Amino acid sequence: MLEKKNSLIHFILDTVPIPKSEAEEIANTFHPIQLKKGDFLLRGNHINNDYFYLEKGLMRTFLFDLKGNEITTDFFIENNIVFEVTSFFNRVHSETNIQAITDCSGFRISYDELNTLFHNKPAFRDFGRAILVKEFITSKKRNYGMINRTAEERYQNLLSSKSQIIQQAPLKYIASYLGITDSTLSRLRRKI
Amino acid sequence: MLEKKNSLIHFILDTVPIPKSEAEEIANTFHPIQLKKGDFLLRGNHINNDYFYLEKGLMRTFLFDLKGNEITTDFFIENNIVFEVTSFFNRVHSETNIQAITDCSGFRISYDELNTLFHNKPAFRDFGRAILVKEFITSKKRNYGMINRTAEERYQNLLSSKSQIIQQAPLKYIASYLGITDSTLSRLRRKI
DNA sequence: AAAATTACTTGACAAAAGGCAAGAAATTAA
DNA sequence: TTAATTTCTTGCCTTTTGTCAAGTAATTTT
Repeated sequence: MLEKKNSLIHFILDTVPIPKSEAEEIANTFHPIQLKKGDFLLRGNHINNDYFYLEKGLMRTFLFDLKGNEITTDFFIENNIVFEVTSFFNRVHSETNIQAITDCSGFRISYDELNTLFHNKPAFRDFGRAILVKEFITSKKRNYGMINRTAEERYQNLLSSKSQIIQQAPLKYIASYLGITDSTLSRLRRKI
Repeated sequence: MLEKKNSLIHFILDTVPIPKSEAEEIANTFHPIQLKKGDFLLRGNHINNDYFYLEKGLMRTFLFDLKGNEITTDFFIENNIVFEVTSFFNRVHSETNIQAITDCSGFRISYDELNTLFHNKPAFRDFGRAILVKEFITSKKRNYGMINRTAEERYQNLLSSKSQIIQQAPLKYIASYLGITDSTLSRLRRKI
């Protein structure tokens, strides 16, 4: 049974300095999955049980604000780990949804599989920590990037870091992610 | 040499379900330190080598924006772990400063001590992960809380989550943390 | 292909927040 | 305790962004 997990193996090797054979063993624990545009990896009120390496495609996380509006809280591009940290690690029901913006493919493991790897593969501990640290840093950068910046600067910033999103996600996803209204984003685009 | 690390022991036990004896052994690896108001735990351009349990006092992290203004990026209240994740885990020079807002006391370990604990005390791995997850969640909540909310709502939110900060930190720290000008915060306070 | 739905744009006006500058109040240093 | 510095407040005016509503364009469904 030949599976093409090369992208995942490379991702692991780019994340932590371990022997290739180790990376291959870790990658082989992952299972391939596919998502169609609009499909959910996680629905609100469920427990996130997928630690998902996104090989191809775009995804987003979103939740509903007090008025019932969808707020996109994050975008993911290929070659990233996608999961909802609160629900996944604390085993609680998620407020957040994870949805495919385009058709997606990648590889997943469950919470139990992840913990088995933690016990059996010391190299995977470092990988897990590195991913957590990386995502945490990304979140902090987003905080900083949202404050003391105009809507236009925030848009330009997203454009340079995740241009695929700007090109392929509907305007309303982007607007709510940037914390502005659809109208404002539309006007902003005309200006540019 | 009797040291009062009860608060730290309780903090560990509140974070992960481990035997008390384990928590005590972990706590005993930590060293007591004191900071005077205004002292730095970490200065920009240095490598963060303190994983610090803040027992008493208030702290903040800040950096300089492109125009040279101080931007407060986070506040810490007592009974929290304080460190700069990027610099500490990736061993790189920090852009961020960590400073005491009031006199502070607590217990610290170095990066090497932390890794020794990781190797020798499996319970500490869970603790470390739990802290990382907790801080990550806090950061994500802050993201969500800053977007699609008026300055007043953001202020009220900080007031209810960290009222000590509102009472003891200078207005300009709070204003830059909320992403508003000193004037706007001053006017806002008058209104309330 | 027509109808229905969703996505995006635009205009007119309103609200929120910023810029700048002057002065008052509080804190720190001499 | 006086002087110096820092912190906070306030007025006036500008800029940014929001609200609401109408209309066009694009996509999806039937």
